[in-house]
Amino acid sequence: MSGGEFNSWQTVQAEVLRRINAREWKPGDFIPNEAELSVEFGCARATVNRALRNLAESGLLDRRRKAGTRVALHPVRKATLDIPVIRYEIEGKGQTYRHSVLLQERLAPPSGIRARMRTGPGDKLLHLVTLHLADGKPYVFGDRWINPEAVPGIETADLGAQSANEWLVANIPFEGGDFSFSAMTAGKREAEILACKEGEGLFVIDRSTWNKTHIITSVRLTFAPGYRMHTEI
Amino acid sequence: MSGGEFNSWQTVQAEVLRRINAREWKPGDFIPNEAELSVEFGCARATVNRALRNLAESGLLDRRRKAGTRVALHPVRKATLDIPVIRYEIEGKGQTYRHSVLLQERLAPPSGIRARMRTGPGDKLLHLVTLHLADGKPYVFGDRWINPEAVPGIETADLGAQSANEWLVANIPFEGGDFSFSAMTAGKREAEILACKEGEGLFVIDRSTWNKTHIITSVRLTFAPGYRMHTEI
DNA sequence: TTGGATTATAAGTATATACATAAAAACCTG
DNA sequence: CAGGTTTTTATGTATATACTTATAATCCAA
Repeated sequence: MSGGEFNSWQTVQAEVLRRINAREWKPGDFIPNEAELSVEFGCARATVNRALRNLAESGLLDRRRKAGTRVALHPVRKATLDIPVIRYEIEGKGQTYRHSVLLQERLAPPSGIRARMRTGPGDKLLHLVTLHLADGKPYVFGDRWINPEAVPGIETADLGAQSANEWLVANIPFEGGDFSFSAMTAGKREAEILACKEGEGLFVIDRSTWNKTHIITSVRLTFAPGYRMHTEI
Repeated sequence: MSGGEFNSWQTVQAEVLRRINAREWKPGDFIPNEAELSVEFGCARATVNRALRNLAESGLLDRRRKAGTRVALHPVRKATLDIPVIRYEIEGKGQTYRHSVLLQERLAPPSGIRARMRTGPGDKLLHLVTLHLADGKPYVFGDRWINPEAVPGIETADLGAQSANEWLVANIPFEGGDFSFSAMTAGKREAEILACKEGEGLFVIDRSTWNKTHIITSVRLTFAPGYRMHTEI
């Protein structure tokens, strides 16, 4: 650093961002390469690299070897959202957490679940329906299928003491998961379990998690009315 | 790891992950510091740094200067979700996109919006209700408030040609945003606009975006029944 | 014992250098 | 000119070194 200015990858990032926002570099444009920018900013190429890499990760730049770096055409904003363990979510609000197992059985799942879990036609899975309560009031219930092959020890676990989710998080490492968020209309069953009216709109999370070899579990969480999931950019 | 194996930050990351999953390093445990790990893995400290930083970003490690690095106690899984521009979302499914402005007015907002937008009591905002259609069928409608002070040029923009969201994305840089996801029950108004039944559960996104000086816009998107938002870890 | 200054430490960052790798571009060759 | 080969190039990564910064831990004095 010669001039005396302070340069950091964050400074570079901020300046690149400014130029994108100011439309000096427009969507689709190639921007100067790392070497050129490092000269312009009077810093090392590694510093520029870090800044551009970061912007690329957050979706504002597209980078490809040899091709170069360009401003993303459709800047997809990416938000990171935390997937909470329900217990901590409730306790985090200062409410007391309780849960109860409504159903625990071992049977061959319906075809939709079987397809999602990629299990054989006759394979039995562990089926659990659990209600989670905040200050004694229904908060969310989970309808969960677990592949016992992927989860050694689940048969002997006391899922009354620790919820299936917590037990799994604590005991079974997973590599990936997919989530989908949607809304449903409360039917008779949901209304009963969640103590709400039939016909109310309910927030739903469907989640599957897997490791290298198996799909571990697939769960649908149906939240009581009023639930909101929140995130910031 | 001493011989001549190939080391990269990803290798280091994978090994650290393995140890966490194998419970060699348990939640809450401090792990060796960067210098020690770099000796163990036979690589530079910068390489270890990159690996650990990455794991910290994804929520599996907690790092603090001087204190060290520990395995996160409650490993909050973070998913990144793309915030799509509705038009691209629809066109991406191979459907044709159309939108129509149902209402455009300039008035002082109700108190809830005023609080959210942090505007003065008498300030008028631009209020827009827009319906977005996929293959001619209602897909989502947006109830949007725009702060004209934050958005020079909005008064003269032709929001019939380009939706407000697209116009804003293209013309007004923003720095942050917050999102919340929830479900609601379709009332008369929603049922009419979205051509669905009263009482159906609808997926809702509330979003505000801001820049340094202003809250630019605040919008509620109410999706037609069946909408799902999807993400992977 | 408290509370403020000092010190030691681990992460955070910057840099020059070197090499790896993907892929666009240029170059052949039939 | 098509199809394959080589070259070039921008990003990607690794490393040694050096300095910065937050902060836990320690020390010391009131």
